[in-house]
Amino acid sequence: MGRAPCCDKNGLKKGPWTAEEDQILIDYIQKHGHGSWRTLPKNAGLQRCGKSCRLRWANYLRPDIKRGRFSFEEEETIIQLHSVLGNKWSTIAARLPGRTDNEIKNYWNTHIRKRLLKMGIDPVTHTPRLDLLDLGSILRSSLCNSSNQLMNMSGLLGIQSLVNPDLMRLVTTLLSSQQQQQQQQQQREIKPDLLLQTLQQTQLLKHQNQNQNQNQNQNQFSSSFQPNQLQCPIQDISACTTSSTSSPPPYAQFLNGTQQLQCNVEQSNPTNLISSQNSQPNLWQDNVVIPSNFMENSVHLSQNHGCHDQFFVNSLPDQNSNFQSNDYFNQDFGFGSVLSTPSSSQTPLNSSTYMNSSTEDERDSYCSDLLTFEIPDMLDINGFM
DNA sequence: AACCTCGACAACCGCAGCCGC
DNA sequence: CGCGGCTGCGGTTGTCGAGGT
Repeated sequence: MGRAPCCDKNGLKKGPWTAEEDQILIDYIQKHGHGSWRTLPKNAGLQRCGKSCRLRWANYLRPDIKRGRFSFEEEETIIQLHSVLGNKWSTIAARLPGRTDNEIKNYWNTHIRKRLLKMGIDPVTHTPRLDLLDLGSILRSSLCNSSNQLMNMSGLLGIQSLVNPDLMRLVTTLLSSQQQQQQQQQQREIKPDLLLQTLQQTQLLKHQNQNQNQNQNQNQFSSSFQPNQLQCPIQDISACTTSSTSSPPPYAQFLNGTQQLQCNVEQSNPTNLISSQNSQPNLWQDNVVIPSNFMENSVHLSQNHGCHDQFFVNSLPDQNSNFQSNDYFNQDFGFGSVLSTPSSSQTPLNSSTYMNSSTEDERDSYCSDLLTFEIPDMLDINGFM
């Protein structure tokens, strides 16, 4: 494993460690302690630099290192801590006995990060990557006929900061037009090809938008949908409050009938959920105040009709919480406070459920519930992965 | 069977912070 | 206070091996 031995530098060996070297290092440290890493290799008779010795000891030879597969609990903890700490691998490792920062980092990059990306979650910010959504697909497949519903959605999910305002304007414009079209159809009892019309309208509206931009004239659409108006008013969200067993809220249509959005956030300001595009992992958290009762007043996008189309809004973990707990979901932070879905709530969100899972599929499956944000199949984001 | 692709992971590299002089 | 050495951290690289074609 690792790199092949490369040329010596100052007579010092590099590359993978041999069993003999390992034994020398272990013996020396057991007898003398590591002391000064710089002088250790010389004293131990190793043709290695101190840095290499330290790394080998810290990441591989240390007796308290736990080898082997990460348990689901560990995986949970990593995700939780990363959502709070970002890439502070050493700090995360301090919370995971027997695991090294390097090991956690590698595991994150090779497993968790990819899984998050697959689910449409930005592994840096832990927020949905709605900037990657193919809004055209949404339009074409959506039965939504209300632009306000999209506004509710965007405000609720805080995507206005992620979506190009012009594109959002175009979307809402189109949805409004589509609504009018449908009303006209109902009146006339005509059933034209909506898809074709939608596509044609898209092109038409694009031209309109371009012309409007060129002329710097605001028509009814652009003036109606200024970016700063994309945020969802609290009352709008409260209007869509439903129980987990009630009928889908109006904007569920936006999800093509396969998804329901359940929200119960009267007491939580949805604008707080807006994530920053800033790549700093904790910035949005620093700027966001999640009510302590967010657990109860959480935003749900439920799984429905057998689809795995779930949205998730993560609340801010309580940094004072004991991350070593075996029962994250009873705690008031992180994914434990994340909004569950009706389907997931029917299945106990107990970390032990999959504790013995040994396959990636099972982990993926459980993470789908845990992370609760998957990009619908209709949203083609594979090209971004 | 040969080749290719990709996941996994050990190890390296560069930088920043700490600390002693 | 400035400088230099040491340590630790995070990002990245390079190789191996398994699976697919």
